[in-house]
Amino acid sequence: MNRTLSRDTPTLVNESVTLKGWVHNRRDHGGLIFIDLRDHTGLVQLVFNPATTQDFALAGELRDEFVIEVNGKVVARDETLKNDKLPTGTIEVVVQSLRILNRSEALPIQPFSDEQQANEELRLRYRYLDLRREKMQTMLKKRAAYYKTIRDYMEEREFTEITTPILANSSPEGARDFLVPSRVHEGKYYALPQAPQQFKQLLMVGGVSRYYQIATCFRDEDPRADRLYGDFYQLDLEMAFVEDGETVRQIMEPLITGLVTDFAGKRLSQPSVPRITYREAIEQYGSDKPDLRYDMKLVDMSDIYVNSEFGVFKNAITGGGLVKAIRVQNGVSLSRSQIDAFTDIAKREGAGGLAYLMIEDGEVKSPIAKFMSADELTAVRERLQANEGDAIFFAADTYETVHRVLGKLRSEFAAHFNLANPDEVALVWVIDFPFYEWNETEKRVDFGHNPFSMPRGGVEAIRLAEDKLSIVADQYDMVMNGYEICSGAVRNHNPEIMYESFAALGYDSTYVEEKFGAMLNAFKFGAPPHAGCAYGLDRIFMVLTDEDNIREVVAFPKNGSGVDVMMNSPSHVDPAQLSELGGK
RNA sequence: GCGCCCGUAGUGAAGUUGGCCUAUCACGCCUCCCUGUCACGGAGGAGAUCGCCGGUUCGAAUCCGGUCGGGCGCGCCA
Repeated sequence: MNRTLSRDTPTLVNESVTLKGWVHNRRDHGGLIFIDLRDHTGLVQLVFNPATTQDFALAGELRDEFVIEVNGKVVARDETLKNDKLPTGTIEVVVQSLRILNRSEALPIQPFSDEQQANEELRLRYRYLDLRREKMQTMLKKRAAYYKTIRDYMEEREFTEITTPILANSSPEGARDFLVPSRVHEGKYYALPQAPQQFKQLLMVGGVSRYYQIATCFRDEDPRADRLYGDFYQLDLEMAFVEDGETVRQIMEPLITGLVTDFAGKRLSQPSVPRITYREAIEQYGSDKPDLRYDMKLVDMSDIYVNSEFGVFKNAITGGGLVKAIRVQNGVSLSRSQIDAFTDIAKREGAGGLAYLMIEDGEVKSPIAKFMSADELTAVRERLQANEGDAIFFAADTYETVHRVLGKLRSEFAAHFNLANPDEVALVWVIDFPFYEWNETEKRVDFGHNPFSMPRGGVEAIRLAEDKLSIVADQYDMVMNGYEICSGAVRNHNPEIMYESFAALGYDSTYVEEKFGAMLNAFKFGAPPHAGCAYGLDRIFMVLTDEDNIREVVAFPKNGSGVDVMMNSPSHVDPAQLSELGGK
């Protein structure tokens, strides 16, 4: 019977065992050979001795990563020979016979070396070797446990797991699709779903009360450190007869807080997850996905400077903008060149420059202090409760620019001063996203998140709104340490509102019927109100396991160019295959 | 598509104010020695036209231009 190495062998002293595994390391003393044998449970030392091992010469041929089977006897080591660095260090296996199951060439990377981890491209090219590392093995097992926790949670709450098609339809809004040509229907295409959005809404019409799925989603957009290229996984869910997003939030919140505390062993910054509106998020943190592990709020100073002598600030306010500031504790420690670097960041975000005050030796030191009155300086300090050693950074510009600049600086300062505790997780629900948004590239009003949300106030809200951009949707994101991990909404289940929401953007009913025919049809036949959301599972797992690159938590990720360097995909295909599809 | 950074033996690094570079070190690999190692040890050896192309120069791993590949960010991601 085959035994696992780390788990079984220590319990089998003086017994004969058959072991299989990889040669992890060899120490050849000529007349005596030690092999560390490795399997998925760990290592055990094999001893090859001419006196006890048949065909001892074969052991001399062993090299790293050979796959072998040995028969031998587990023996307790003498006290002086024990190795307390190894869980199996109190025993060893005296080998009687050896069988080489497979040989290995010298490895192109050294996966087991901590000092010289190969660059990521090589690790991905030889991912099957990289996966032999203990860290990656642990990740894979932990990820399976993560999925089980999630499934158990959903099942307990009577969600039904339903899979939806991978060959689906191109969706008009949103990310770039992956297209799949149809062989049977020449000239027509399937698209891989960016999310099972429409299918899950149709399941609601189909009488499913609560649906969930660990869904594969496909998007052809450039990746980031926290965003995979191509395919990724979402916990997708939807609930019928729900008209308020708060219901969804309350059902799902304990899953995430439980994953943080019980699964990842981390501490929640706040025991209950706060709700802030999109508007509050922008105005207080300069971001719709703020990291709430640290405070550093954006504070409005416009009333202080509206009549100021300092033209830069005053003009921003009288021009319709505003002046805001953040307090950076211990900011006086920043060097001139560091401040220059932060100034460059501010400029990249659209600021004209970066004004600041340093509170040092009981006085305010700053290149701009001389333009400000004593009252102004006092008022600013008091409002920010700025103390000795603090620095105050300003932005004076339009509403959008001020919040974008200070929001960026807020996270940059936090990174510089290590304000985010890595053992802590801050969750927040950002609610009430705008239904429409201004699309600067195309100079027109567009859907904010997606066209499937229910505007607050229903069809009247769209018809009566003087400013379309003021319409709010019952739409919400969950944010974890500054990462968007969930997005959801109360859906629009009413065809009339659907037509109206598109009409407000200038689309006629024909357009809507063409793009969303299936949904519109279905909604005619007694569609229940429904709401739901989708969690980005790879990204959550990344945060829970302290990784800062999402590819570290995926077995076979594609690289930043969308290439699988191990499988060499994408690749050319046989012309015969193409001609079957009607291609050239 | 744009910006910033990176590219030196199989791997990880050093060298990058031009010449002490006939490119250094460690790990790995090969040969030989070694019966208690566990980062085994010892002796020896192979292995790099410094991503590629072009330019400047008496002279380029080093400077310049281009190009390819990679990372991060922006755009994009309903």
